Amino acid sequence: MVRTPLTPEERARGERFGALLRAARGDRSMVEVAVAAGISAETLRKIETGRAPTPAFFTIAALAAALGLSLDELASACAEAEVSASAA
Amino acid sequence: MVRTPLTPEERARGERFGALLRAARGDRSMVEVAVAAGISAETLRKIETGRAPTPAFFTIAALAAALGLSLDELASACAEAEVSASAA
DNA sequence: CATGTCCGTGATACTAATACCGGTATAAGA
DNA sequence: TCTTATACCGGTATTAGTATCACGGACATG
Repeated sequence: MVRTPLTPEERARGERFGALLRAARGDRSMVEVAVAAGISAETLRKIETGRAPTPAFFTIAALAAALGLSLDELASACAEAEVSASAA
Repeated sequence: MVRTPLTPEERARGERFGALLRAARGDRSMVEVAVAAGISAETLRKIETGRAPTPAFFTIAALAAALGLSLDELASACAEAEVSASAA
């Protein structure tokens, strides 16, 4: 095993992560946010739908900047959910 | 061209990013930090040396947590360097 | 009603991230 | 000197992120 396949937990985290981003996007369109972040709309869609559960750091950084989000808060939110999931 | 190859700017940013992480690591060993972050030492080394210029978000998040860094500060530092590079 | 546009989606192509292995260099210690 | 530990480096294998293409649905417009 040379590259650890994504665990179900990681995928679940990715879904929560995408849900957070989608919620933060609000009523803005995907393309608008994608353009603002400098990524393709398809990539944004994959991230939001959780099909890209572990996106690149700078992709998220650009996205967070476009959405006015804090990276620390994003990570914290996912970490908390992770802990909750582990605790549950 | 379906996936944009990393631009020299992105690679340079990756090197700066790695340098930041290395500086934050201080005198601690790679393996210690890697274990604390839950990643392999090789991956940490690649990130620090800039050979993995666009690491995954959660990889960086775990690393930042292990190093006691702020993701926003990290992103800001790289963004500033980016702007400076663009302005220069 | 037909058509064009926009948004979201699925499939596909290709590069990059991650992990493991072996080898090398350097410094510390026995 | 020899061993050990740390870090660096190259190669390899596999999975995953990202971008383009093509399609379907919704909506406005002619």
